[in-house]
Amino acid sequence: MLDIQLLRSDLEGTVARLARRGHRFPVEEFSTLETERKLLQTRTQELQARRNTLSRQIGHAKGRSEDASAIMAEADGLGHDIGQVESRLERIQAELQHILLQTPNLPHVSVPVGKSEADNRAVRSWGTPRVFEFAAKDHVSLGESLGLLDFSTAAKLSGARFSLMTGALARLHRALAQFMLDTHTNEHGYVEAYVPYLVNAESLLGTGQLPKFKEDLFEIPRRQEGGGRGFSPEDARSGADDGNLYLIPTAEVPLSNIVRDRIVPHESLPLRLTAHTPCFRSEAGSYGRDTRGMIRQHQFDKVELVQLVHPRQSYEALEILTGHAEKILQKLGLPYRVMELCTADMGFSATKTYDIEVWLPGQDAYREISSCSNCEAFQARRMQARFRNEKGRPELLHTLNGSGLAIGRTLVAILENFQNADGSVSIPEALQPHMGGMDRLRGKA
RNA sequence: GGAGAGAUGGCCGAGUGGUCGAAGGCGCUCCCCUGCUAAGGGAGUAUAGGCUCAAAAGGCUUAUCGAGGGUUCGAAUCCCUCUCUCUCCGCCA
Repeated sequence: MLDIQLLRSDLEGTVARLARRGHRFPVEEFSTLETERKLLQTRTQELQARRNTLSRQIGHAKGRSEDASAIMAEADGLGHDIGQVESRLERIQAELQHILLQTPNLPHVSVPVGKSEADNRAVRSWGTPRVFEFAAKDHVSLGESLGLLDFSTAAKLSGARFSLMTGALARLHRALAQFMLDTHTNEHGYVEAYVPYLVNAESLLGTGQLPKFKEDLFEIPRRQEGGGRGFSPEDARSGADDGNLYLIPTAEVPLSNIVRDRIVPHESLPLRLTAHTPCFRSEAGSYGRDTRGMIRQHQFDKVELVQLVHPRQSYEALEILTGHAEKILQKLGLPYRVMELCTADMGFSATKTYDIEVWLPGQDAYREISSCSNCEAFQARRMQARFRNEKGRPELLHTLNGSGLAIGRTLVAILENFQNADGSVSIPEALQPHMGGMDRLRGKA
């Protein structure tokens, strides 16, 4: 969420910055609401102040057993007015809040302005894509011919966009998670966390997935239809949280929300947290894309990196965090490049994002395997996540998150990059200790 | 799932309709005193807003005692709903 003060003090400039990322801010509506808000709020507070004064007088008078009926009569009349003005103010503020919640973060000045992902800027690359002396297969045919990857059975169990791995491949998947967690905790200073996979609406609001991206989430109804109490019309009307839970689309949600509604001492910063979790995405609106294979699934595992830092340090932290994700690919020996996303391609909450794209021989392309973002105070403001600064004042934290890495896609990259002419797949040395010394995936036969 | 108890400031804890943003204690900060240490004395110590101000400072003001609603001139206090915590029973990985 943007600081509303920014919109009040520099509406034009802020709107222009939002336009850089293709967001059209409802200027007219906002200005009208804001004018009205100011009027109503002042009026409300005047009336409330008057009521407080009168009530206090009544109290004093009664304490001295004097007659207070005249004062009470005036106060009685006030009540009605206050109720009216208050409810109008509430409505206006809810509308302002609605606009604010739909407004994305401001891109950092260094971010290239663009219209699509084609305008992303390559920052650096590492490793050289391997030249195959045979026809390279993609991970689907590799995995299926090894007999370790089975999409049709997954479809039977659950439907499209799920996968089933067995045997050494399932183990490799587990090994990757262990390897990534070990690296981040032992070498990069992260604290490992085990987090809930179901979170409430408030948490999703905090990190920015709600209210705008509800259709991308899997929602778990909490109350039974029929037998239970069911949704009352009042719930719907109040717009209140219905208590439903959502499957996490990323561990960023539970990890970042750890500091929601908290004020942490500045000495404890930066906080570095990591977790291995499954992630669930309904991928509404991506129907035609990546239908083959494990690239885009409703369920995938990921090791997530989250940092909560002093505002002064967030851009430095973004570079470091991105480096932590890169380190995994380097250890595995997977070629990649780092892209700086342009304004059009960045996520809702980010001011600046680096995508790490791994080389996939099966697609003859670099594909996203990690996305590392600085959100500055955007999420922190929604979460009321603060620290006590050097002057002893509470101040909003800056939040960062990045994949370190998406496990399914890393698995795909390993299959495709380390395949051999005979259809077997070599296991990167770094993973072998986690695989009981196994150095190659072979077919069952 | 059943029965009961509870949720107050950084912490402990008082407060059952008014003068309460909230006693008291602990902690913390500053000052005084004491040649060190200990003890003692004094002052201060929530958060988010609004208006004012060129800005800072300041001033005025509102809201917040788990959350939401209600009663009332007035709610931490009374009523309703919800959430969470604890205890006991049942069930269970």
